[in-house]
Amino acid sequence: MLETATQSASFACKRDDHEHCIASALATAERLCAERGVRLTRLRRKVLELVWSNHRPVGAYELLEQLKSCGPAAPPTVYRALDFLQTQGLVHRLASLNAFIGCSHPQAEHTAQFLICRRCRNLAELADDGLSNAVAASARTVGFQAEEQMVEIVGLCEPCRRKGEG
Amino acid sequence: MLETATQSASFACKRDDHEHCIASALATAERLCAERGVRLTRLRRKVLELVWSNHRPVGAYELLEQLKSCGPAAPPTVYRALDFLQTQGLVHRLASLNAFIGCSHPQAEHTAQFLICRRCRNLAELADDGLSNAVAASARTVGFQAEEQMVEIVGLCEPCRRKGEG
DNA sequence: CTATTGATGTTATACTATAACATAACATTG
DNA sequence: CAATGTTATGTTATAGTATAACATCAATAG
Repeated sequence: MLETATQSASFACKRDDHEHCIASALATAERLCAERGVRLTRLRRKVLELVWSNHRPVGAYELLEQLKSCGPAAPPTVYRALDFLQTQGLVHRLASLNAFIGCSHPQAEHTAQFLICRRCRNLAELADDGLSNAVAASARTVGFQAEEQMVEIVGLCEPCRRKGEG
Repeated sequence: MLETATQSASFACKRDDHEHCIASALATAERLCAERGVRLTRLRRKVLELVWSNHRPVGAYELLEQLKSCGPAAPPTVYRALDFLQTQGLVHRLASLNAFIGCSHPQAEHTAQFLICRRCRNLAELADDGLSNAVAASARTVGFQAEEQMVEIVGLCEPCRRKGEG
């Protein structure tokens, strides 16, 4: 049943790995942008770094506050950088949270489903193509041609489930 | 494959049926609220009527403008009514649109998936339990216990697909 | 170099939602 | 019916999210 599910993102990342995980994301981003001939400017890189540093869904205005320590910044500054990063598949926007998260596997085109823990507020990103196909198939039963999917799931991650409902 | 899918809402509703469709939704709401011992006040009923009258995802401030023709109204007026209606399962909120839509089958607890046509802006609501179970199962493969699901699908409804990409 | 394009700075504003407190309507019970 | 508690609504203010519009700066191509 849905064996193609792949977990990634914060539920799996230990605190210890965090610096590495940011560095790795930035390196991948550099590489992908170079390959694509688009410019990962200092500003865009900084915003991506901040997104990863927070390591949970983070609002645009939170990023803005953090950006201000590096120079002048207004809302369009951060929104424009986020737009670029989304277009390049380097960050995702979470509609139900009005927040942004670094993409865990930006190297490939993929569908994404988001698991949002209501207790620790962390998030994991799935790339379950089987599920994505099931969504598209369900739409097709009523003649609807699916193009984009937003699948955001709220609940309890495993660690929080063990700790109980607290 | 996902034979339990049931279509409803606007893709199926002809213009001619529209008055009937509003009246029917209001009657059902009256009945359900009576059964549950909660109060479908005039204001709440009016907001529900407006939601159904628009017959597509509609923003809170659009509703507010329409409400003002019936008396004084400020944002909390409409948001409170919408909160009540959501709690009673009479309307759904669409996170990706910041908009609201009347629930097509409020009589039963159900999961919902939304099909949003990017061309005609209409919406259909699915209640595909098979899909909902697949979503929960996918989450479970990584130890995540799903509690709420947001599934919003953008694409082309059948009529618009026939008409071409226009 | 300079023309063009793309990126950023800057100001203002639109859109979405809620906090906080006052008042009114309704329900209960003595 | 009056007193009381509860729920709903009115009202003002403000928080939070996002974009429009235009100016300026930086990078690249010709």
